[in-house]
Amino acid sequence: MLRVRFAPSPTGYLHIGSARTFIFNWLYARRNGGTMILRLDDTDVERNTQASVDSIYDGLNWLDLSWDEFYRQSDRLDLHRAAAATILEKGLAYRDFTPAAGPDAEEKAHDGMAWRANPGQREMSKEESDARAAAGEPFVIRYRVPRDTGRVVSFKDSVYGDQSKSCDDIEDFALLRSSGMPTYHLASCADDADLHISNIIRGQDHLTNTFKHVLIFEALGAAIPQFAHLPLLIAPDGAKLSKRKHGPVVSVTTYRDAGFLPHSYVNFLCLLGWSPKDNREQMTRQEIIDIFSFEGINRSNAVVNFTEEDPIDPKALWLNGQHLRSLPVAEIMPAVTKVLENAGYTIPADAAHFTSVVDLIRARYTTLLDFAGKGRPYFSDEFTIEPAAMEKLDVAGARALLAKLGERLAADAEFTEASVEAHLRALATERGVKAGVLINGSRAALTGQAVGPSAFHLFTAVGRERAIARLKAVAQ
RNA sequence: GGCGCCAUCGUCUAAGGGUUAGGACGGAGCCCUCUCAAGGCUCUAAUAGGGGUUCGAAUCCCCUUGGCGCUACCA
Repeated sequence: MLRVRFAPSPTGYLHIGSARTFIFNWLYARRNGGTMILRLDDTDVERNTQASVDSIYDGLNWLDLSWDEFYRQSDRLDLHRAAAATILEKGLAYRDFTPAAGPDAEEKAHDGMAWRANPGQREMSKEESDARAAAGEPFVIRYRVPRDTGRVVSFKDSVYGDQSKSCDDIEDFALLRSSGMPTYHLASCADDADLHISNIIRGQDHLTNTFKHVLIFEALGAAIPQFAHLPLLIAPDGAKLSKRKHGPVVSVTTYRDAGFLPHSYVNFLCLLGWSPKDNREQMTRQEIIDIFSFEGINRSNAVVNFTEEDPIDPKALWLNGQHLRSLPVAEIMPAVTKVLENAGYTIPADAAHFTSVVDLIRARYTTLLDFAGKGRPYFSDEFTIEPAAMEKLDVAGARALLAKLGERLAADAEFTEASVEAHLRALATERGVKAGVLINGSRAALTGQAVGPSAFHLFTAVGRERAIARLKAVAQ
């Protein structure tokens, strides 16, 4: 039974690296008929926030990602403590009564020799340890890593291959804090064992932690899951992506708010550190599920390409544009509608016409936000005439010609691309001007923009009444 | 400091002993064209450095360099 989990600690916003980890887990589960589990690793009481939990849900929901089972570690503390007790009883762990050193005491590791254990604790007799514990003295439970036995911990990572590390290089890590709360290592492994997680897919920053985890699984008498570590997402400066240092680029909601299609953004994230190896880039979700495997995962970190001027990876933008223009138009209508509503537009009553307008303009847009921005003249009568468009209107005689065209269109009951084109070309010929003057002038009059779709398509997109009114308006 | 991992165009990546080292984004240009996109075509740009092994190395081995991670009673 294939079971995978995504286990974020709710201490910040949903990070794009975390989202990608979820996606790879999800892909693996969906590809192989497994179960996807969402588990909140919230043992760090000090740093957990509800806002962070909400942000994780928001982000995952937006990305249209789902899970089959849900747990929170804070509900499972008894299990963790029992696991610690089991390991202690087996003699594979011991109590350490040394007061907490804190993060600033890192010097101990810099004296040439790595820190492995606090003096006098590991060797303490069971009697003394029990007595001091019974007397209420605070302690932390540490794993008793085998010493001088030549023991080497090994496992085979699905991405990084065979891994091994000498126990002499593993310190006696903590399992249970003096507060009685489990550490990440213990809680994570105890839960993974209890939930029968078969594959652990997570960031490469956990690669070296895995040796400790193998030790814990063994001590628990649990089956050791198959591990797969993912290369990390880093910033152009080579540093780990961080909210503090790199700002909103690390947050999933940034891309939602920037007008990305969720499936397109997932597509982009997948391409960071994974490749289908056949040069495909734009893929539907189903295509990715069908082709996903660990074979395609890289071992080197991937840079999310952004600068202060362009805070969004250009490739993500390009991919979004690809999805935007190639998806069946009906699929993007809900998202487009939402963006327009949020921007305060009245949604056209004629759904078929609305869809055709979206279809007409979408090839020129890269994000959903463009529909509300550049798309304004298509959905509202209040738009300004851009300078470049003004130039087209200021061509000698253009305004009068446009007004005349408006009159002729008003006099003709037929209003199709063909009929409009016929009127426009006839007028141009009649007055001895190039059709371009009227064509470009029409675009400028109808949309206030010098660039856009074919002018003739524009007439029907804007609609008969509006088109005539806009032609008339520029004459004044 | 110790231990571990990683190293192909600016970025994402393909090639895993034999290729003019391929594709994509970005940038530049051409074509198409009523404009702008889209699309098509062309150009730009890479095997970190040094040693081996081999007829032949981006690919295997070693060293160096650089980057990242872990080294907390964070996760």
